Amino acid sequence: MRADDILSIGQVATRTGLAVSAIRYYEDMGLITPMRAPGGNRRFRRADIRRLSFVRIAQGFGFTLPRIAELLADLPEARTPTAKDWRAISEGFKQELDQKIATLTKLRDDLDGCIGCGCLSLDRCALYNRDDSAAQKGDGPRYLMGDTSD
Amino acid sequence: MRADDILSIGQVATRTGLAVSAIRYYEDMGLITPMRAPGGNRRFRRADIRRLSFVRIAQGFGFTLPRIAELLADLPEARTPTAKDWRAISEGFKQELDQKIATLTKLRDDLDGCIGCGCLSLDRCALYNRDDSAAQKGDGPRYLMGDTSD
DNA sequence: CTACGATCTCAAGTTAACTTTAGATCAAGA
DNA sequence: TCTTGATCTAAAGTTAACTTGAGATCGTAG
Repeated sequence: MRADDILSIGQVATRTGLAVSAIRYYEDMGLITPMRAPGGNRRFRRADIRRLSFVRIAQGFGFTLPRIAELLADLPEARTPTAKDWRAISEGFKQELDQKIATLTKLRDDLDGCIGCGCLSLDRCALYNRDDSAAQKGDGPRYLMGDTSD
Repeated sequence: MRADDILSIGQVATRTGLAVSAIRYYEDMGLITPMRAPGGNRRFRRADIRRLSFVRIAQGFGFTLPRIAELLADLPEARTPTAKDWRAISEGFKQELDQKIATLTKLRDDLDGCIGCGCLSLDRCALYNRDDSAAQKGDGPRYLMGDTSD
């Protein structure tokens, strides 16, 4: 029971913390493709559980199921993934992660700065009150894209 | 038009990249409380725009509107925020950010390791295949809580 | 073999976060 | 004043991501 533990949906639910209904839903969405027992019951391999864990993590950071499906699509279910497979899935994903990490870190550090600087004013706070040049630059989200006005 | 530019909802939509309907919805949810012109039209101060930007950022990292409302509730709308106000909003939020940064960084670094290590196999990959001790530990999500099995 | 809990499928219901629609009012230029 | 685009409110509709419910089958301890 080490190299080939194959689990039922209930066991997978217990181990991943996901609801049974959610696991079925993920299958419907194409995120996993568990095997079936002769009677029709789902049988989950380790790979399925790993994919489910990945889903949970990615979802926690705002990735949609379709996007996660795209990411997972690069990982083969049948054959053993090659280095190229890994590169494919990680290339874009890693960039997104880097971007998110950068934004989060900046947000956190800005908060730190705000608390430490003693400005005591949102109007004068470095986090919110850079220059207002973006006011003339048209529309669209800006903070997340590098510009920090507002 | 610097210290007191007060904007209409359309202008705010343009500047923040949010839909007009979304801005009204955020008001319904209590995230902002814009002033009103004599005729009834909403008038947005800079503080409102800052709050909206904060909403966008936090939302991008999976925070729900009720949670964001909680965070924003600590920031006074009327008076100028004090250092204590800042500390209140940042205390818990910063911890959540730190947690998220840590998880994301770990995920990214694990991916890096996977690509670099040449193991070429999900089954042997450090990211997914730590020890399986958690299998006996009961239920609940684990990766995001420190345990990294599966 | 017989329970009986675990699973199955399929359809309908739920929740969060918005958007759309309808009909009325506001606001600024000609 | 008239017109025309921007805003207003209130209510209904939409989408993603699930959950719940109904009724049938699986699978394993007795």
